[in-house]
Amino acid sequence: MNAQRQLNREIVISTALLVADRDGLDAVTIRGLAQQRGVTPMALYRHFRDKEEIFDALAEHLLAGVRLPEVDDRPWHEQLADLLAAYVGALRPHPNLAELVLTRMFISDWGLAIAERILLLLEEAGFPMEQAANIGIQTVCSLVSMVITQPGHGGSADPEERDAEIRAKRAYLMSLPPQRYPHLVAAADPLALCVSEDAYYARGVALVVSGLRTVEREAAAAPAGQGTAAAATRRTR
Amino acid sequence: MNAQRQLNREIVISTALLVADRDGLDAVTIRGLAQQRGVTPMALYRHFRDKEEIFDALAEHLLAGVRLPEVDDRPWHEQLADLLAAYVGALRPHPNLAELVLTRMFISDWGLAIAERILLLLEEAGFPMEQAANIGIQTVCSLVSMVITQPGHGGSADPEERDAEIRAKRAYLMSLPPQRYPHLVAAADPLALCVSEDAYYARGVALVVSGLRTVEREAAAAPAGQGTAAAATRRTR
DNA sequence: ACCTGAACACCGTTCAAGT
DNA sequence: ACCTGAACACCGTTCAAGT
Repeated sequence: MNAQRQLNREIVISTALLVADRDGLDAVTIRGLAQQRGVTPMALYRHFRDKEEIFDALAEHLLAGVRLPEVDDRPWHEQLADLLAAYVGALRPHPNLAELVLTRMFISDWGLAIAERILLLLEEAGFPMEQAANIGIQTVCSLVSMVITQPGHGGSADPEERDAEIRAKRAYLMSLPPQRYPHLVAAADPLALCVSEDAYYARGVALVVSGLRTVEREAAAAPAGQGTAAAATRRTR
Repeated sequence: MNAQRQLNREIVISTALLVADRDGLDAVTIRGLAQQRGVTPMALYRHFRDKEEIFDALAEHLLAGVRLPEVDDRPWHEQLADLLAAYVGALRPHPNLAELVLTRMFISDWGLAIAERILLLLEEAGFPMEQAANIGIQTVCSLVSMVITQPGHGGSADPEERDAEIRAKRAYLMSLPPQRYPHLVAAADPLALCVSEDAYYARGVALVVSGLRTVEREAAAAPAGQGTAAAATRRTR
């Protein structure tokens, strides 16, 4: 039987994407993917070194969906807001996979290009390099984690089961003692289900951009070669 | 042989904490925990319904470490900054476990008390309920994800291996084509290793508080019973 | 080059049984 | 009440072999 050329990286990844979207990341197993392609588990090892490499490729696939806007003359914060919106837009359709990106921000040329652009814009915003690095990571992570924890996304894609989860969570919050947790009881609805996904993510981008515009810029580090003792210590640590 | 009373929830959790800190969350297995306590895997099922319940208890344990400051007369943003710093302070010692909190923010009385306080302060800040709910989630997630992705924390607690990971990541970033990724090359150092952990987290809190102080407040929703058509649609969706 | 088969060292969990 | 023993249905991965 001709059992060759049934598989390639793309096929495996699109299968994994389907499974993860439907049943969560834990449901992505090498044996399961193989079975779904009518192939032996070992066949996957011809295309991926191990499971980690499949996850890497999935993260890469997500990041590849980020439309990186062209650099233009608008103020840095408008360009950054567009970029962040595009970032969120790429992850939103795959909430079960978003966590992969959290620890793989610098994967592939495209991931690097996105990170490079963010640092460029933060430099334009007046942040010294080290602060820009820290704050840039947080900015992206903050949006990624919004996708991971999006209210009303329990993990299962089945609409019926999803609805049950939402109702259960809302009921739980509404059943709390109102004198002790008045705000949680009052906010049970938006905490359980994301009244508007668009608004949820728009608020996320607005919050972080607003913070970047107003947070204090730190003093730039001393230039290399003339560093203070403290800077030198930091550098060699 | 008297094999009773060797185990309880606390013992299991502290063992799991040790294992996760040392070898990561994947190393926390029921069989492994049992072996480390000199007990059969099945013994754990007398104290936890399943593995999920162990993870829940771990998240609970982390949140229990958050010192919730007393309400006082200072402006909301100062009180919130203190609370967020305390939150980060509780997670920082356990970066391998931080991700558990991301999806378990409302676990246990203490987690609820923290969430309640955040909503209280955001209300004081002038946010209408729905916006406060969305933005409050993001605020916490943003800090939790900073711990998860803290530069220079690869997963292994072994200092030698950790150092090797850091050097590898820095070398990778520095080896990139500088004309294409000038900022990434220049920022290789702070991207790879967190020059100062304290500064890293202080910047995180400062960024999000700064954003909360300056981001636009939305119009409050129409009171119940007199909602606009749009609001009614949203409510029943 | 690409896939198969058998095997190894693991998992979480159930069920029935011991004390 | 608390722990054990055996078993089931899974994992990822290695090694040798087929075509």
